[in-house]
Amino acid sequence: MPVNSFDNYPMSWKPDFSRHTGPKYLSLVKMLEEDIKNGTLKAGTKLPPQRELADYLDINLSTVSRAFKLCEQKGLVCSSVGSGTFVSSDATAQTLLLCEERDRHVIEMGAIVPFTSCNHLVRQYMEKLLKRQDSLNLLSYGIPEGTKRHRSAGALWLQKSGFTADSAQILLAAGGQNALTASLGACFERGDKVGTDPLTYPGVKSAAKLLGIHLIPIQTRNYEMTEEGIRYARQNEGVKGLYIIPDFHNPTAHTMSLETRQMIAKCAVEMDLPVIEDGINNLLADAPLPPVASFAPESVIYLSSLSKTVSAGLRTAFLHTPRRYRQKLIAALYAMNISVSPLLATTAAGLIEEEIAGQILSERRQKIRERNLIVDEILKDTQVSGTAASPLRYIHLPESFTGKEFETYAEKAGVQVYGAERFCVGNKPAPNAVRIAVTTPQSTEELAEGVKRLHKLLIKKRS
Amino acid sequence: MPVNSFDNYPMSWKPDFSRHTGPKYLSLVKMLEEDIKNGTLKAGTKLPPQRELADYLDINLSTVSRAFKLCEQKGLVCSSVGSGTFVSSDATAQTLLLCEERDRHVIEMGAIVPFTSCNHLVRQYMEKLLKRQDSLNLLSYGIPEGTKRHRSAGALWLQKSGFTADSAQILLAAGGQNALTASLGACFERGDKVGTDPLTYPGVKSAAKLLGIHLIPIQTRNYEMTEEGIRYARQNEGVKGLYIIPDFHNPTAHTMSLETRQMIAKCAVEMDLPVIEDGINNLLADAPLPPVASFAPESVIYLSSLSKTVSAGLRTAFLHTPRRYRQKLIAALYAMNISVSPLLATTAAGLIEEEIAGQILSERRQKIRERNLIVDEILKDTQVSGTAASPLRYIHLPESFTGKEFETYAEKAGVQVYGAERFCVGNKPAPNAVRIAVTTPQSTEELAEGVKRLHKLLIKKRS
DNA sequence: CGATTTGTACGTTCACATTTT
DNA sequence: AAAAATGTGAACGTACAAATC
Repeated sequence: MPVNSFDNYPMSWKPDFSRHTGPKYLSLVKMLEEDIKNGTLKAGTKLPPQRELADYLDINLSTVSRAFKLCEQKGLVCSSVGSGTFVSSDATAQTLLLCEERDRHVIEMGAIVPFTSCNHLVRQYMEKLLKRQDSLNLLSYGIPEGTKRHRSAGALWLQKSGFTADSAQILLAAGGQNALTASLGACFERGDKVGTDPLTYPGVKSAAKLLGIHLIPIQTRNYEMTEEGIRYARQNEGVKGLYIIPDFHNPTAHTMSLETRQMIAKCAVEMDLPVIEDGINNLLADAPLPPVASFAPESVIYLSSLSKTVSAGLRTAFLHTPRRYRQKLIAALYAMNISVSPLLATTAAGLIEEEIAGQILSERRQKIRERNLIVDEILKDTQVSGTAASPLRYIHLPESFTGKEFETYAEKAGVQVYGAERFCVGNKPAPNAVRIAVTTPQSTEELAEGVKRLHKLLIKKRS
Repeated sequence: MPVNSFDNYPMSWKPDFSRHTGPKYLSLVKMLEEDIKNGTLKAGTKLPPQRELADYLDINLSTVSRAFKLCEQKGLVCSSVGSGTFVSSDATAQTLLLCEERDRHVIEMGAIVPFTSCNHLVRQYMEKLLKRQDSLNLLSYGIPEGTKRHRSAGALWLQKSGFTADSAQILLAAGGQNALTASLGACFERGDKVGTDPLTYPGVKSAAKLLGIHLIPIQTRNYEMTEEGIRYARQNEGVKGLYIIPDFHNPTAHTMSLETRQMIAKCAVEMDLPVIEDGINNLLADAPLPPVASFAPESVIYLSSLSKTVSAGLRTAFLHTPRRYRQKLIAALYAMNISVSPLLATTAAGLIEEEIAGQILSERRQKIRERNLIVDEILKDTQVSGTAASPLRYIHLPESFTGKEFETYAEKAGVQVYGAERFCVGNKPAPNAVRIAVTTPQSTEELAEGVKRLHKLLIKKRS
């Protein structure tokens, strides 16, 4: 028994340890888990220091430590030396994003759904392809290595970004998410830490969760990772690699400067940090900046999905991989897929070779630009990040609004947006902001209507 | 320093501990890893008992224990109480299977490649589909939940197996492997143990490796898991679930009896063991036995890929999921894919609705049957498992031949087959056997030629 | 800057369960 | 059936490192 009575001690969590059987540390984990899930412990709550808890429960410090460690692995808490252990903000939040049923009355500006407008060109090409004699092979198995033709098309595609790639280093995946998950699986082990922006694409959160990889926010300045931040994370937090979205970053819509791209490439090489670069939006820029991968092709896995740029239905992504990760990447892609669809991959390749993909791309760019004009006009008195070429925009909210709150108000007004909380990594509170998808509404009218409703909410609150 | 000199002590492994810095247990892991990879320690070698090693290195028992534990997690070694710790057979073996480049001079009977013969029907249907006005949507995003139509088609498809399924419990995946990996990810956590047959589909090994799940062989009798085996594994080895292939099991070609199906269903329910049932070959049987899932639909995830039965290029699999795993499964599928191709899924649905899939299926069954007649004729004096409906056969080798050896000899004779070692789970030595794929050779002539060459090898050895 | 708070890491002890002999 | 061999797991104590005050 503890010498002192702790009944009056100010402790944020007082688990009842008496009735539990079995290993102490597991009981502790279980209680913590329950109390977080049933709401007794809210996100952000500071737990008692390990020593105090150990003292209170009359067990050894290391036993508490072990329990907390396990909880951290489960993503329930997050601790840092000096300041203590806190209940994770992610703990209760769902990682899913896109899978909500569409409500007809709501203008969808949350999920990013690419245009379908140019799909007739894709269809047309596919029909042509199917008519060919040898098309029956397109309905057989395919492999992540792709055929020579697929790989060359991939290289041609990356060339558009100013990245002269070796086609022998290209692989195919069944879409960007597939490529991302495989890349994480290939570069990292369970329990490894990977640095990301403090806000990032939720898909990487899902993938990391599935694979048991922890995401750590890297310090940023003006929405770009800093060299000190990367060095610090590497040395002090044991971060093993990075995930970055240099172009029209999700959700902040920021495009990374050339200097930072080179800095990250340099860091990757020097510190031997594998970097996964999500080039999903690269080609949406009018003059795409060169990928980080182009400065460090043997340290960076470059992902280029065609969903946003050509057609979501093609389910094809190209990966450019450092040679040392090639085998592992192939293994990971196999483990998730065995086969990519040769029909879709070949269609993608054909569209690229015949420059139809380029046409579609420019039409899409044009459309995005038109839509952003509308957004900028309506929100001209509001702080909105992202240029006219961006497929998504990031609205900074007044102090008094959290992203989540605004999301709720917007929903009541019939507009779906996503609050910054959905993109948050680690434990820091999310900024007051929401992301809007410019490409998702069915028409420019719908877009305008949606943005107007958002504007009204913003004005109302301000006054 | 140890009191005695161990220089003459019979120890199978004498790591040089002197020059290493840092944590002792990590040094040990590193040395073990190196010695296994560079061949100093061969697969199956018994390592010294933890106590002796500890004594020899003059460190604590638990330190060795911890190091060994870590190595086990990495799949390097495998230990069992009483008998000791052994170098894993998997340790150096590659988990990959299908990704080897095809050699033109070799008759491929290793990898299982489904027929392409009926693909014209698939193509025809797809062309029809693309001509429709609303086909542009087929090139947009799709979701794992599928549309109502996709799900109903899935239910109709499962009905063919005698499994009356609720379409609300059906999900879609981008192929069988995709479905399998997602299922493992949804049901289990990193470090969990899952029971399989002692020989099993290598794809499940890749997936498990990616997710950090350990596969444990379950005791079998006549190629079927026994109830005692399952109970034992559950209670004494902490096995959390099962993976089974009841129909034309890979690689043994065995089809599970009705009694065992019911037994497994009963076990699943009673012991609360999630079961992943791979129904990939179910419909290839002339009179398919009911899936285990039909006896325990709330405990079994049933996977039905169309690759083997309709067309590999469709990249579509249906999953029937217990309600309690539905959300997790959706999350896992999202994390790997975000989207299934609506074009391919809708084609699959259409083929099922219009019974074209059924036609293709019977034609494929017929073809397999014809091919097996050839195999049986040539190998009539050999012990070969599998019936005439089986897409793969399992050849029992003479005592003196290991599967691996035979594989090498066969390759020299210009035939690729897969030795039982490739399918092995855990540490027990693989039986002397090889698997041959009946469907893979381009023609019946090529098949006959391949089997004849194998026969010659078998005869030669016997005499 | 130095002291304090706080979490982290490693090695150790001991009790135990299972398998083999 | 008993004894020995062998791996497993929990809890502990100590030293340390980072963050905060």
